[in-house]
Amino acid sequence: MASRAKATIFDIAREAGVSKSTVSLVLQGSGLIRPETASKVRKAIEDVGYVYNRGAANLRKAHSNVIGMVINDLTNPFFAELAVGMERVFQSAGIVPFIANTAENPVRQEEVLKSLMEQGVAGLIVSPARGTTPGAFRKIETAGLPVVFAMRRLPESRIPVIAPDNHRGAYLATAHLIGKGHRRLVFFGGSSDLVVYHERLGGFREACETQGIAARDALVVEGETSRRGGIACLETALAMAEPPTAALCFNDAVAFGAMLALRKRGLEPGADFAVVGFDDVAEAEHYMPALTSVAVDSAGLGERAAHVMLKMIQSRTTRAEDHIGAVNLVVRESCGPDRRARNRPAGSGDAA
Amino acid sequence: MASRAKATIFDIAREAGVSKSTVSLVLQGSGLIRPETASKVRKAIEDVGYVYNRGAANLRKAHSNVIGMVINDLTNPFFAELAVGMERVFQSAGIVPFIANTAENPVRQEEVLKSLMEQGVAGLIVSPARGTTPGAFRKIETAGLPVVFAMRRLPESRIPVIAPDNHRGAYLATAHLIGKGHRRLVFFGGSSDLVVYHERLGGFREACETQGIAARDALVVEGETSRRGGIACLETALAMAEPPTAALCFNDAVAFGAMLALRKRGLEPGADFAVVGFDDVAEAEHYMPALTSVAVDSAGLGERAAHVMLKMIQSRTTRAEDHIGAVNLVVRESCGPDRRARNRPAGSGDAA
DNA sequence: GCCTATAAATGGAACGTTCCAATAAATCAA
DNA sequence: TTGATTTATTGGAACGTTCCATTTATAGGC
Repeated sequence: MASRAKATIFDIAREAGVSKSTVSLVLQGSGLIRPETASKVRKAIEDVGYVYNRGAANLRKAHSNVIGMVINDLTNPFFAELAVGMERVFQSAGIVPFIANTAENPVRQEEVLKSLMEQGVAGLIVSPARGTTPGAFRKIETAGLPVVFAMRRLPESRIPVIAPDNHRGAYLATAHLIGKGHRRLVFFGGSSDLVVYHERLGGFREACETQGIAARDALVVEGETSRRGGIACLETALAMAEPPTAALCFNDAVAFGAMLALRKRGLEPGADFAVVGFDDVAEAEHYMPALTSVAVDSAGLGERAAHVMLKMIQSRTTRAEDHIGAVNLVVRESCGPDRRARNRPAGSGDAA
Repeated sequence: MASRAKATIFDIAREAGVSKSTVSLVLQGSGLIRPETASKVRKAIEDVGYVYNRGAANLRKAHSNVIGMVINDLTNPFFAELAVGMERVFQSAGIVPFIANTAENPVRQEEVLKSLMEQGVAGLIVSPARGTTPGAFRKIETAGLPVVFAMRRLPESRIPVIAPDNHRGAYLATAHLIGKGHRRLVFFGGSSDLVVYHERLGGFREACETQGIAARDALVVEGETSRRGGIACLETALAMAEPPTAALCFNDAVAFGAMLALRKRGLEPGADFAVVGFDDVAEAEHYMPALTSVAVDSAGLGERAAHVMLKMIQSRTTRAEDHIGAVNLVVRESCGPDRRARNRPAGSGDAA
């Protein structure tokens, strides 16, 4: 049974009493083979314990059936969701995606990309690591391999992007905060080496401007995009001479951190200080208090990215249109009205 | 620059004025080539935009340098951690692991396994999907491919396993609960198609027995291993005629669910009902109240699994010893003493 | 200057497939 | 029957590498 040297189509051919070509045809499900012959061959395949050698096949075939998905942080459920969405559509297309994690490390990313190319992937879906250099994808592009970016984009690049409408999401969230009566706001977390940061911050600023918040009341505190970063952001914000009353956070992790820090100071998130997150990870709904957040439907974006990739491969092109996914503010309990604003209506009419 | 047909070692050879064999040697970093020749070749490699074809190489070479990691649920940070741990050691060994997700689906798992084998991986690390049939790995075994199971094992299988000491973890946690004065306990979540379930439940039962808890006071409520499952478990437990006062949960997700459900009923986790989790995911520490949980060091287990795999490949064997990882109960705030027990010392002895 | 030893480079076969062109067998029209 | 057509099957070349056995160039010993 377990013959030491692995079986090839020649072994199958001998076993079934046909030629290697016939075996190959059966393997590919060709209709040219007489059914009885085909089943004879299939039996032989079982008997010899054959495993198909895709490497050898790709030597002759134009395209492989594997696609690489390069994810910047697999431990972040947000990106894991993205991967799962992509998988769903590839699976139904008979393609097996291989996932590789770069752990937000450009050097690692380079290795991973190289390895995937050597493996002969048909295409690449990438959520680029922070700090990716502009030239990182040049080689891949000149090789004519289809690539799409998901979630994140590179500053200047012609590679198609599938991403949420960060600007609008931040705008919506900020407008909601302002609508609740907050007049001194802060943007928490992230740093300017990330395009997403600029997009979200842009939405925040535009909302402030549009809704009559002075620029000096639209604060920014950069920081890590993690729980820890959120804690730090909140500390520095509350240490200000004139602290803000509400925060839009770069992502949910930062928001969780900020809420944690509030609790530690004896303040109640929502009542004493409003916080809204971004991404709407599964945890947001279950937090105490439940976090108001901008839902981006990462699994949906993953599916979209996969579809775009499939189409690119099929039409053997390396170009495609960007796709900006709709976002959706889901309001929960983490941002009550500004305390001071709430007191006012009871008193006298004041500027809205 | 971007020549349409992809470059091969022959193109490099022509460009550099050497033979294909020389190019091959340079590619492999052989010391047999004169340094000047080597650098001439390396320049040519750059110039023609060459990408190595690993499939072709594997046709001749004995072993490939890719390892497959098959994960049952990537969106569970617990398993994602496992993957990250493995990656860490493979990276330093110059091996690129490809991750594939089975989404807890045995059929999907079969496809993934097949694809990985066809790709010619050197080995497989698998956290098997729930409901995996005993024969699912037979083909792989007869092919002589090294496999190790991580986190989970199959009922009867000779494949080496790297997993935490579930029995002991559950024992420790249960003993802690009993030490806090609880006399009627429940095990929440999981179901008997999972070996891990039996291990953890076994630890729970042994602790109860050893510490003088009658069997009828060691309850079990099966359920989904998710937040939702935890909610359901708590509901049924509290609906009992004589409800328990403390729960050991199958994993942290179940514990979060249970705590959520407690809150919803106006009960305070920790004070009114003790809950301890299992796995100690990152979130546990930050929950309100912080969750007491059994830490299993999944990243560490991932590293261990990777090391075992590396050794198996190196010594071309398909056998290795199991490795049971140490566990560690980390006590936080989610399990105070039994209320009634707390009252006793002050007042008088009453029925527990 | 010749022979030998060492270093550097090379040609050819092999790896396991696919695909094309060719053959063999079966069917049909006349 | 014979040739034409269709249906099944097959051999051979090619894909891009590695590796072995050779060849060629360089150096060393006398």
